[in-house]
Amino acid sequence: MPPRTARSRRPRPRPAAPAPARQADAGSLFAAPLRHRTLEELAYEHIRTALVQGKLAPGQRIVASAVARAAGISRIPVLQALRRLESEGFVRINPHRDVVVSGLSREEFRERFLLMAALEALCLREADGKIAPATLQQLRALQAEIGVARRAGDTARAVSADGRFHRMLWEVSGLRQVVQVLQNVWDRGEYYRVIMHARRGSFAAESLAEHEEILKALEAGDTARAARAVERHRLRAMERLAETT
Amino acid sequence: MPPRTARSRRPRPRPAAPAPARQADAGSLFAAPLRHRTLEELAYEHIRTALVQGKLAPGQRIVASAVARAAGISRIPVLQALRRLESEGFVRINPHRDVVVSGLSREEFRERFLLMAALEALCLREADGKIAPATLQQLRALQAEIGVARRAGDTARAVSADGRFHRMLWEVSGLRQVVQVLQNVWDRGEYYRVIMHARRGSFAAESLAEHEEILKALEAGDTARAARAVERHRLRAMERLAETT
DNA sequence: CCGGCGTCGATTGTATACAGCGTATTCAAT
DNA sequence: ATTGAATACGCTGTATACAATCGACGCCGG
Repeated sequence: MPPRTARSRRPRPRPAAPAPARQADAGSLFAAPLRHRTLEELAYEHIRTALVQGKLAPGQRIVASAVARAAGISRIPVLQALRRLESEGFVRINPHRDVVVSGLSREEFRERFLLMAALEALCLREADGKIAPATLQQLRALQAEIGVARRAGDTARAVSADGRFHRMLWEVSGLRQVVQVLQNVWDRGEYYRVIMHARRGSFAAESLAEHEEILKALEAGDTARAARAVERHRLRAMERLAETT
Repeated sequence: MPPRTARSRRPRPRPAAPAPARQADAGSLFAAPLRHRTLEELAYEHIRTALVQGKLAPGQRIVASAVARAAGISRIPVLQALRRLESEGFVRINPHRDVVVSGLSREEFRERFLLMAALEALCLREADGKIAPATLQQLRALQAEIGVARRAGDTARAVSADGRFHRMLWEVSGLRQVVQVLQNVWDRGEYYRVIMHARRGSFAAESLAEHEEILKALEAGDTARAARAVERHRLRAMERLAETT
């Protein structure tokens, strides 16, 4: 059932590539295609943010019509956003019944840590020769920020900086799709991360030491060692979480 | 708009339900919750199948209204399906303009092989102690099927069996979410896999030898070695693809 | 007390209608 | 000839309306 749209009179010659760069060097501005912002996208981001921030707890219901009414839009874009969130694993849609926020079982949790360990290590192995001095500086700054926030008892800020630290680690690899997977896995765990830190009351000191290992390896230009270090870091984080629960 | 509850009291006509299986001993059947099948799901599977099988080539347009008309449904479920396919990377939605089938750049391709290598290796490492003799037999059978199909010149069948071989490798790990990621990555590459094999006319002989390595390691119970072997296999497959292109 | 049965209300699923955007075409102005 | 505005058309985006389904409640007869 190929969509044969042979009924249009004029064959619209669609350029294979968007061909944004005309002649002038407008390339650097508008690197992104400058897409239109649809209500569906807004709804998606709205709900996703709420999910990641833990404002919607696992098991809780999401009523499309209520969301739509609150946002002043119709249900259609909300439903579409929910479909996308379902395919990302954030919610579960029970047809004709309801939409509930997905949780993670103990097993799924463990699996996610394994996944992240493997992918973070891949990122660092692939980062060989791509690490700019400025990046190292930024990583150092983030590491310092975590330390400061931790000592100040500002757990939320420490967690936030930790997230930025890791994202930066991923991104030096230049592996965009891997980063996207990692980001998604990370975000789905965010709820539990917040819970855990609230429960133990502080950001783990061991975590800082492990970051230090990674940084040292990177500064020495030894990405293989850094990869092993980040893998250990992730697996230990898993154990820490397990014992907190 | 408050929900008007002036629900008319029409006696619903009840138009002859699809007559589900009569009340038999439905205990063991229907172990799965038997979710309702929505049009959106059907549309999703329909389009996804067409994409994976290469009936829709990258760059080609997908017109929601045409698909809907062909399927005899409205555009809404089709649009929802397309949203899901977009979040999985299969298509790209240009708001108010069109929906096009996504391709993969050379870089993205390479990245996907790295991703698969890392995850397949993870699966095999995690498979330690979970490999039933029956599984090994099935793997052997698939390996044999690939060989037979290859010698018979039935490339399509060899490719299909190769896919089943790998999926089985993944599944012994029991890591469902990782398997899902792998499946998605694999499926998105299916189009190119078909193209490549059509171009070179046969299934690679080296691939069989590399499978053999994996199998030998598994039969010896050495999952670590199997993990290394599958990683090599994947990276060599990447090189083979590169030189074919 | 209890189990079947019908109804109701809540919620999602889908069709239809229309609005809005993007692109090509046309045509006037420079 | 090139540029710019106006227009037409195809497509997607969204609102509204209605249908289908599920779960709960209550009625009723045992």
